[in-house]
Amino acid sequence: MLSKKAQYALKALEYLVERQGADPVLIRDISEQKRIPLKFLENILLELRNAAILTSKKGKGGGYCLKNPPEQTTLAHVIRVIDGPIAMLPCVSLYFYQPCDTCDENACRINKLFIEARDAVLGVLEHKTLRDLLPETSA
Amino acid sequence: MLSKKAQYALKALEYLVERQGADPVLIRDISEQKRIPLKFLENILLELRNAAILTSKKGKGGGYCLKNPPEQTTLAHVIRVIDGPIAMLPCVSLYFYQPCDTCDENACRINKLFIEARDAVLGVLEHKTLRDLLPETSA
DNA sequence: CAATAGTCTACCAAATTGGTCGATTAATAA
DNA sequence: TTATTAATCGACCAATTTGGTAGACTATTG
Repeated sequence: MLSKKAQYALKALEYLVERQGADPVLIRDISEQKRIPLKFLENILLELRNAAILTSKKGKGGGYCLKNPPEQTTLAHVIRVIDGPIAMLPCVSLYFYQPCDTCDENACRINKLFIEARDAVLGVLEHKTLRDLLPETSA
Repeated sequence: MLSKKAQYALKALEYLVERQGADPVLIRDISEQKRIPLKFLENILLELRNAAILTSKKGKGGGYCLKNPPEQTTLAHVIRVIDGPIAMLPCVSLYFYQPCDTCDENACRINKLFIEARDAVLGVLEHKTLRDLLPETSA
């Protein structure tokens, strides 16, 4: 399961993508509309900003915006930034790979099966973007 | 990611399926061959037994065996028994469903996307079984 | 300079993870 | 029937992660 943090991140991004192009959005706004604890949301938005998914502006008229056009940010990327690996085993992760200490990966059946599972889920998450969080009409 | 527990469970099952039909297998055997901490493995095997994936026998000549033919136990089932939900969000889980408190699931784009992701991964894990843990020849 | 709004550092409680320990019970064999 | 074998059960534990909170600080605008 995704952590609460990642779930909040997705909701916050959903809110931001709907307001894309408009004025910067206040943390407090997102917090209230999406029912996300304010201070926790601060941390989350900061992480998304450090990952270059969002930009921010301080002071009056400040707030958060998407950094790039929504179709350029994949859900896979967002999840990796907040929660880390998407794969179910370290030895099949593309971005967080760690070798298996007990088995030969070339021969390991478990390895092969979970590569299949990984590719199946990435087939979705690498191709869905923030744009897919918008309602139908906005295509 | 799967927990260590689930990873160990898969390795233990791999060992057991290879010895399917033979005498019951000792916990100690599995522990040594698959490098799984003995007492931790005890817990894991017990859970698999309580889930009717394994059977056990006490005393001399005792040990653990698969309860059913290997093709009857899916990887999805094993994972759910040990780790719980496979879905990435509570509101898209089939066996551990919990409603979303902030959004209308019929309209929620996030919900729809993660149903797609869930179905993609289940497309693999519901159809792969313990038999698929055997080397090629044993089909 | 005051008000606004994000940034940063630090901290915290509770739950989960990844185990361990020791006693008990069941089955078998001598 | 007693010793041995091997799974079972309940309790416990340290370390890490999760899901936050508090408060001081910095940058921007008017």
